[in-house]
Amino acid sequence: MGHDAAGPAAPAATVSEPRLLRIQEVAAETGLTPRSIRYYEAMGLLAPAARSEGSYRLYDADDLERLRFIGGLRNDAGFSLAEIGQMLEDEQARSRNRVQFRAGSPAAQRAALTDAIDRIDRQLATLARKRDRLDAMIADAAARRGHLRDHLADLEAGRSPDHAPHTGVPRPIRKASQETAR
Amino acid sequence: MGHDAAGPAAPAATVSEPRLLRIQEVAAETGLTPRSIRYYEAMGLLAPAARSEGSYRLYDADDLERLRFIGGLRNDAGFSLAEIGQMLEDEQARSRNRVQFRAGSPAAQRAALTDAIDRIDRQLATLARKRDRLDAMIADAAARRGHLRDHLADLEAGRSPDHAPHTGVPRPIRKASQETAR
DNA sequence: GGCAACCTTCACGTTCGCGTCAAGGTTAAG
DNA sequence: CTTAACCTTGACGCGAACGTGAAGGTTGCC
Repeated sequence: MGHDAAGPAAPAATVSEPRLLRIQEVAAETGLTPRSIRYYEAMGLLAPAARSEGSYRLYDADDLERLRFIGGLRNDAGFSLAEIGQMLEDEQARSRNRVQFRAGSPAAQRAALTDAIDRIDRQLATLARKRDRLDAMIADAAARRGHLRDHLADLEAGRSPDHAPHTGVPRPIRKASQETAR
Repeated sequence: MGHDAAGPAAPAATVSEPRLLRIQEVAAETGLTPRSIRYYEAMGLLAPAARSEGSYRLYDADDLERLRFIGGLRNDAGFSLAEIGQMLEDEQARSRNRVQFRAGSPAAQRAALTDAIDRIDRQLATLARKRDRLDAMIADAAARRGHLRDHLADLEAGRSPDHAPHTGVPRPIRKASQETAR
C-alpha cells in the first residue's frame, strides 16, 4: 500500500533543497498542532511538499508560509476552514505546479504569476471587506460611547435627560438610498 | 396566506411603552433565528425586557440593538459567545438597572454612565486589537503581492529570476511563542 | 368559543474543529 | 540489531453553536 512519491529520482533541478520538516517541527514553527495540520490537509487546504519513504509528511518553506497564513485566517481573521478553502482555492496545486512551470516557457511563467497576483487580490478584497465590517462595528460602538458621554454632560449640567431611553445608534431604517445597508 | 402578524397589542399598562416585539419579529429584524436568540439568553448574553402573561418573551428597542451588536460580534468580528459574554459582562443587568437608577440619585446616574463608558472603551479596545491583527494580515498579503509583481517585472525585463523558490513574504523573525486565545 | 399562528420548554441531532487514544510502521542513534 | 522517538491511519469523543422536532400552552381574530 505504500505510495511512493517522486522516488529516488528527485527532480534533480534544484541544487539546494533547503530542508524538509516533519509535522511536529512544522507544528512548533507555526503554533499549530499536528492534528490541525493533518485536518487542514484532509480539508484540502494544503498538501505536504513530499512524503518520506515511509510516508512521513515532509514540509518545505512554502508549506510553512501557507500554514501560517491559514492559521492567521483562522485565529486572527476568524474565517472558517471552508471560507479559507475558498480563498486559497487551488492555489496549493498551482503553487506547486508553478515551480515546475518555472522551467517551462516564459509565457507560462507570466501566466502563472499574473494568476497568483489575481488570487492574492481576491484574498485582499475579502480581508478588506472583513476589516470594513469591523470598522463599522467600531464606529458603531464609538457612536454609542459619544452618546453616553453627551448624556453625562447633560447630567453634569443639571439638564434633564429628556427620557431618551436609548443607549444606542440611531436606527438605520431604510428610507432613502444610503450606502449598502446590510 | 397568513395575513398579518401581531396586531397593535397595546396592553396600555404603562405609560407609552414604545412597543414590545415577540421573538420571531426580533429574529426577522436582527437576521438571527429564534433559536439563536434563546440560546444567547441561555448563555447569559441578554434577557428579554419582559414576559407576557403566558411567558412569551418580549423585547424592546434596547434588546434589538443589543442583539444586533451580538450578531455583529459573532458574524462580522468572529468572536465566540464566551468572548462576547466577556465583552458584555453584566452590561445587560446594568443596562436594565440603569433605567431604574435614572429615578435614583444623580450621583448614581453619573456612576452608571461612567461605568457604561468604561465598558464601551474596553469593547473598543478589543475590537481595535482585532482590527490590527487583520491589518497585519492584509499588509502581509500585500507584501506577498508586491513580491510577485517584482518577479513578474523581472521576467518581463528578460531577467532571470535567480531561482528564488519562494512565493512569499520575507521571513519575519521567528522566535516568539504563540499566544493561545480561545 | 374556535382556530390558526405563534409561543413555551425539553430533548435529541448535527456540523465544525479539533483532542485523544489505539494499533501499528519508520527513522535516526547507538 | 535494538530501541526510543517519531510518524501513520483510523476511530471515538467533545464543546460550541445552533437545527429540528415533540408536546403542549397562549394570543388574537372571527
